[in-house]
Amino acid sequence: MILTSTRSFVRRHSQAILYGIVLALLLFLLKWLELRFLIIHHLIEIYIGGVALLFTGLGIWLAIKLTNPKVRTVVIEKEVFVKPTETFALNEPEVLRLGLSKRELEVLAKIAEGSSNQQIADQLFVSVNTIKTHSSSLFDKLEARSRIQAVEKARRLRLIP
Amino acid sequence: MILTSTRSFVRRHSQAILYGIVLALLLFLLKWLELRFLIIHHLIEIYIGGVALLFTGLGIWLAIKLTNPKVRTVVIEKEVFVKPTETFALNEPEVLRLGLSKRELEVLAKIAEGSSNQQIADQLFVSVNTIKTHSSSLFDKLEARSRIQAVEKARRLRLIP
DNA sequence: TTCCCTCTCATACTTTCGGGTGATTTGATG
DNA sequence: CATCAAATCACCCGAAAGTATGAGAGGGAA
Repeated sequence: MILTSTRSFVRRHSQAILYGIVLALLLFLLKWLELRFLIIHHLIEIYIGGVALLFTGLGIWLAIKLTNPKVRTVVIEKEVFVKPTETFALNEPEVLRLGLSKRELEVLAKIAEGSSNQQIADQLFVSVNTIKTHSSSLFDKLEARSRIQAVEKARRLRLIP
Repeated sequence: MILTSTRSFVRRHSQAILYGIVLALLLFLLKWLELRFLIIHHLIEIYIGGVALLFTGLGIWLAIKLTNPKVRTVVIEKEVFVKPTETFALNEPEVLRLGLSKRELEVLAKIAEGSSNQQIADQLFVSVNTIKTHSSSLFDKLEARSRIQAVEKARRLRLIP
């Protein structure tokens, strides 16, 4: 991983590295000239040259690190297909197969809407106990153990929208 | 042959060469200043610091100059075909808008499957009380008063398949 | 480090569900 | 008329769901 990233780094910044080498060579040239025409006992110049080189490299590295997030902008055009409003058709064969009564289907629909037994009772003008009876037989016929399971199954069987 | 390649090299890297020359000139300038004003030995640290600072800036400037033209904006156009067959994609903006957490989404999915709180607790290896807490906050955020209402709304908002 | 959010768990309480049993009425059907 | 399915209602009980409140652990951001 480190190897590949290093390799890609080299590839991406090959120019910068090349320029760095060029700079180093120039500095050596400078040093050589200095040694050639000036006095040798000033070792401090070599030191300063090294510092200059080092910090030039540091600056380059810093700049590259800091400007890295200039990532390419990737635009993805998406074609979204909106599902058309499905026309709900009651699966009557299934209703017959399961032996569901009209009232049970009504109650099932109300349950699917999220109504409580009490609310369903109020809406259908019957007592809660009646709704309980209907929902119980509903669960029996749908082999469900809860309202949610009943709604799940009913939805799969196209008994409700 | 060598001549033409050398010329093209110069043309292609004229900037780098220019920068190298500038660098060399700067070094000569420093040298000259040093000789001119006879920088005292106990100020050498300041001098080196200045050099470091200067060349760091130079490096940064160099790197920015060299790497800036390399920024490319790549535009990828993609056509995505969404089949009506059960391709569920989570409505993430809605998740963010409602502030639903990961765990809450998990619980929501389990609820939609028809699991009881106890079953969800067993499947997620937590206590029933935890599931109750999650589902409560879930109902708050979905403005639902029961599991069924929550599932209903979540289905409409494409939070669950 | 402090603060905030998430996840976790607990306790206590109320409401709703689901199961079981049994009963009455009504309408259709043979 | 007798019968049967459907619809209605009641009572009870345990389980599950939902509400309210508090609190601790851990991770990430300021």
